Amino acid sequence: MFAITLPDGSVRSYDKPVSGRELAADIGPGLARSALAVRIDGTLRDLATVIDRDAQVSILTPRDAEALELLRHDAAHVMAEAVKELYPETQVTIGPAIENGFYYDFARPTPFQPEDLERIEARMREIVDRDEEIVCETWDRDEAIAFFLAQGEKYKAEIIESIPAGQNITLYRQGGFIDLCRGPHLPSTGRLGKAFKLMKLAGAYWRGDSRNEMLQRIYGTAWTDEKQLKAYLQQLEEAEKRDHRRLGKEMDLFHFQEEAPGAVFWHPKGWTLFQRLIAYMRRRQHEAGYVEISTPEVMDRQLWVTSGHWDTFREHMYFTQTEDERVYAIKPMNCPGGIQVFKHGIKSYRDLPLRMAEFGKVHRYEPSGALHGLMRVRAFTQDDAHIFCTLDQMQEECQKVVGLIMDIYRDFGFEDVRIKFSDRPAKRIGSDEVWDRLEGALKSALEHMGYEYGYNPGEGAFYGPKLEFVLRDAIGRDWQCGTLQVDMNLTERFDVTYVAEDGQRHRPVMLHRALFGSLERFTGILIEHYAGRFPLWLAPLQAVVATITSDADAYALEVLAALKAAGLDCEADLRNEKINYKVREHSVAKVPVMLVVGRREAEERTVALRRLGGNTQEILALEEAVATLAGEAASPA
RNA sequence: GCUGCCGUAGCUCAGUGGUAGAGCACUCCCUUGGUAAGGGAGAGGUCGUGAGUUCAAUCCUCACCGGCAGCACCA
Repeated sequence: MFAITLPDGSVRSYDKPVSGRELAADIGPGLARSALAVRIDGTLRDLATVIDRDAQVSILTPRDAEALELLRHDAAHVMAEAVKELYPETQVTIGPAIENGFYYDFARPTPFQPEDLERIEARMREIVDRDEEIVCETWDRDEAIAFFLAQGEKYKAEIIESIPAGQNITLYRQGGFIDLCRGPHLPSTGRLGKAFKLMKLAGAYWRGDSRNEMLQRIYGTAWTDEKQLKAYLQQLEEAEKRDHRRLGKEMDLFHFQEEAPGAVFWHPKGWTLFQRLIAYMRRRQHEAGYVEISTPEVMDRQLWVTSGHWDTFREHMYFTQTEDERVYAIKPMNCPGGIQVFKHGIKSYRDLPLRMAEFGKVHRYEPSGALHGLMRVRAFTQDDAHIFCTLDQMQEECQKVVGLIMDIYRDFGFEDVRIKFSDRPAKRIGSDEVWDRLEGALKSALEHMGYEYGYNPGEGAFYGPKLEFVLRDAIGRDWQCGTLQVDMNLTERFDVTYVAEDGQRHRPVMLHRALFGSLERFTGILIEHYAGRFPLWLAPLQAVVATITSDADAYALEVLAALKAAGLDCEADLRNEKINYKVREHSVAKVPVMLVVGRREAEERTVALRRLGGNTQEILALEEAVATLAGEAASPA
């Protein structure tokens, strides 16, 4: 006798082993029909798993969140089965469930074409209709290797070879398809349903290593029902409308062109936005005790040899060709320049911490495939700063930086900022003792402040560990924005010192930090975050004065002048067009405020104020409207 | 950088082995109209670049440049 405890606390006793499927049937026929898998003492298992001892058991149905993951994993297997049926020469590799869907990596001599996706998807639907039973089999490792090698599946064999010898492994069989898999799976292919869609085709390196051959990856999405699938596809469409590359074009903010891949041509409106961000940051930094500097963009090679960039970063750097044959590099980072400013003259411990900010434009030769609108460019402006401090001050300075970043992000409405901690990379300078100390400082700063963080092993800068502050774009891609790095290596290399209370020279610690990170990237994130509808203080064109008839032209210009005098960026629209047309056009252009004036307003010295997104207007006295808007246009405290 | 796809008017896109088309935007004319597109006319492209095949290339082939998706990279 043994007892199975169900989630509602009820207990069922059995005197012989019972499978998940039988258990579900015992509980009720409805549950038997919808059962997909079982959770036994916290572990997810196939429905066919036999229970023969006391256990906590729950039956998984499509209503459970985890069911979706199983379903997506099954979708990957069904896709692999379809591919093997249609293209038998293809080798299968791996196919996991991922956020919103699944993928499977295939190896085959001729690449898939987009049209193939339709065929594969159609075959998948057939396999679902066949409702093939999905059966788990336990195999001896070596037999499994031999089996897959005999099938010509060398990737599968390679995966199994990396499993320790003597261990049994599980294979899942459905119809004529058999795959190495840890499971669990749904009971049959019919359970997958048809709420799936193959989305895109892409290359992916075998085992994620660019030295390996490239496989063909097919991505798909899968959901428990059609409604969810449709909602997801619709959400993707909506996200596309927020894409900063699209909005940048529509709103005339910036452009790119062939002659300067990965470098932005900022148009007047985009540049206004950019400058607003700089002005805001300048004020925040000033309040936080920073001074501002500016250092050369082009400096001699020797400086970069000293800094270590020549050895560790050269392939990402631009160089100049000049008559004097001296080798200059265009700066990829601001730190060496900042150090020169610190080193100029003798610094005392009384000067520390010294916080030197620089809106420095840097150039990095990024891999062509990495370029992505404003998010990943080859020339960008950092809101950089280097904080020179003593070892004792390091921790507090780190906390101040983290506090400042989070506070600033809040002003833009970013509440869920993810923080990642990256420790020492393989390619680095400096001793392990120093790295221990630096990594400790960053971690304890976060822990003191109670922030949760993720961990990126080996992803630090070559001179020190770092924190990354990650924001997500409209399409769901994550981008590192703010960063904080602690460094005792560059100060060593450049022999940076200060005179301490003991009259001796000591080595300061250097913090590298950027809050927006790259102004270009942050601007891109903001465009998507606000879907182009910027708050008044950021909007490049804050208001348009639109006339109803030309009788109001003179008054409209007066209104415009009053708004400009109050510091607002605005335009007058006196065109010979109907007010409907003007309202539509400026709404589409996402101008936050429209001040409509006709004969009535001109006589009464009022304006009809219409805000973006609303369809009502408010009649205000001119002075009142100007004062209100000027107040709203001030940047956040 | 790697794999695949793509590159036609300012923008979004259609199209053909015999030197190109739509909508929007633009210019001009009519219209002065109260809150999301009033009407008419006009102008605008060496079809990404270079080579090749062909009597003939925007269309076929190759290379290069650039873009998109993913992978790898992201100090």
